[in-house]
Amino acid sequence: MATQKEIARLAGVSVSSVSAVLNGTTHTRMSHATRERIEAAIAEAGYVPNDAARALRRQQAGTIAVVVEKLENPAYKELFHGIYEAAEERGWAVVLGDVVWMRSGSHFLARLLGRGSIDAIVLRQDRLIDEEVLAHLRARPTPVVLVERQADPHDSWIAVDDLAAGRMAAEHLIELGHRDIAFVGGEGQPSAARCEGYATAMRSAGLVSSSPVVTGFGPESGARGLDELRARGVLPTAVVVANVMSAVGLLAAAADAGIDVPGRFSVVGIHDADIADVVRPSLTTVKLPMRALGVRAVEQVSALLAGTPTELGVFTDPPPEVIVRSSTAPPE
Amino acid sequence: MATQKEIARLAGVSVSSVSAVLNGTTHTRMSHATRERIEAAIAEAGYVPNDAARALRRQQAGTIAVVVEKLENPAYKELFHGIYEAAEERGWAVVLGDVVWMRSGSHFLARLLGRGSIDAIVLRQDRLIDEEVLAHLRARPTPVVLVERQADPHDSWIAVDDLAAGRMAAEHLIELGHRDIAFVGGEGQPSAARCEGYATAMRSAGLVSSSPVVTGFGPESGARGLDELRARGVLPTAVVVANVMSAVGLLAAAADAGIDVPGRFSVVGIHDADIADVVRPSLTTVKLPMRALGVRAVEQVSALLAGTPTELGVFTDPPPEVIVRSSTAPPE
DNA sequence: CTGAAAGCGCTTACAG
DNA sequence: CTGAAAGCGCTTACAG
Repeated sequence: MATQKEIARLAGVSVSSVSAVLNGTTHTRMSHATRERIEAAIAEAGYVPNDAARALRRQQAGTIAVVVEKLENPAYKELFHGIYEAAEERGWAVVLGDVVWMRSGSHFLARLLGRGSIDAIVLRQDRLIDEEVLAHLRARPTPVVLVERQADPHDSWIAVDDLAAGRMAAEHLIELGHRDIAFVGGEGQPSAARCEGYATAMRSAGLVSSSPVVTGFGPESGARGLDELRARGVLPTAVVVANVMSAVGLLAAAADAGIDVPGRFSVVGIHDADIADVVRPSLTTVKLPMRALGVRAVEQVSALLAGTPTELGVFTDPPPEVIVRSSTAPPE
Repeated sequence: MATQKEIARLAGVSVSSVSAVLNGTTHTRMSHATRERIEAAIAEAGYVPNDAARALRRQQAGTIAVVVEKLENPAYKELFHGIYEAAEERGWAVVLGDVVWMRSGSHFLARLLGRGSIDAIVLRQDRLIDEEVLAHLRARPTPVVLVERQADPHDSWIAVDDLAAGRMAAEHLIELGHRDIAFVGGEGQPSAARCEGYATAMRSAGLVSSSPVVTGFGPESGARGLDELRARGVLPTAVVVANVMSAVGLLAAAADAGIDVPGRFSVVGIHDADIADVVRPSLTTVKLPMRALGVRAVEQVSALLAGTPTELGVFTDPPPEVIVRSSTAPPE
């Protein structure tokens, strides 16, 4: 409740001086005595800066929002961490939200669309977001960085190398000796790219890739994926699943159906998370560089805010990485 | 970038009128023609309100922050949802963050501690937060609601009935016929209350409760819990684990050790999450009313902000609920 | 029915 | 070395 004005009165100085000790950008050669008086007053009064006033005056809030689809997806843990670290380094606070909160009319959305409280948005969405909301977003001055492949040239996006991830997952299985390998994924972009990678690997090995099973992203999608695979006839000897949680769900469904993993059936999940280590059999995964993605996202935000051009698109530098656990083995 | 001033110029009216159509709180009997002209100008210019200016003027931001320990814990999914719904209903936007971001000196912390951009904080922490930060928090005017049992009478807190949850978990096992039941938990409050509940149930049944194994909250803690249990001598026939993810980890460790669950050993986890359904054997849990907790937290925030007294403490109304899955069975 | 003006709490040239 | 003043973009009594 104490304002700079009161601190000024308390210390017998002007607000300019108070602001100066708070920010250190002006009045740099202030007398030691004055500074001490001011600092004492600040401490005594328990002065807390008003971020709204500061944001209004500075024309920037110092906060970026990160909005993702399915906040509870454990694969985001590293992404958030990367974003947080990079943002702090550059002087921003990060706040999080879920895509489902971006309903038209919601206060959450209003805060994102409004100016003054959020400087930029990092958004990860698959297809859940409605087009109306996306259009709103595009129309606003607030920069938006999508961490996901996008077709629209107006969008600023970056993504991990999903194609390589799909390829590496399939290659791992091919190296083990599998020839009949399926792909289970969801709708939308990341899954499509991963599937393309899978198809590439199959082609290179002279194998035929079967048409992808499209389900979704949660555990239940994995179970449905297995159902569909079995409905198609003889179960392949291995599968690439576009998502960890789906892969875990598929593993459970296989156990329920009495299918021996990895003896009869090998499973690779794309994305990594603690859970992969905790299910039994533990899940072989292709780990995506999510932390690096977070860092790049923040760099992108920086660039957008500064008007500096930067490299958009897929980054391949920290490449995906196969983490072999117990859900894959040579075919019987 | 368009401001009300420009809209006013465009529509040939004063900013008061522009503000009036935006908020509807004043100039209620505006002529239809004027209103239409203003609305047209707003649409044409793509006017977006400046939340910082609004917050400064209104002396409230319309945003509450929710900060939890281990954002990736799937048990929070429902809590977040409850908070979001209740907050939206009351006109607030919600933003999320992780307790580890509350380091002294971080911009994230600055935003929480500062005034003007966050009206209140809902905080769930176990013991990760450092006391210095908590002291800061207590010293600020921003209301903080802790969703966790607290001893300090200065704190405003609410919590689910952890004691009942611990009791119900143990009772479920006792009903199945178990007599030798252990407890694995973490440090800190919620685990302690759950353990107390466990002990109560044991006592009521005339059984002796063994001293709790204290590990932590992640999957690895569950594994360590099992190790310690085995190190103590003959493995009990059942265990109550204070947290889902630990329980899942314990399940994995049991599988690795060749211990048959639930045949030789039954496991109940406290808290529920999708994952409980997806591991094999699926995990019997005591589901806590996390959504309701979220709603209460927001009510609490409301009350604090309004200065209205409300009921603090443990709420028992939607009680915890045992969800029987496949990790529990009668002892051999 | 509508507008002029004050003021929310800051930061930042500018003057002295 | 320090202060007076303008202004960021709103909202809200108040006057007419």
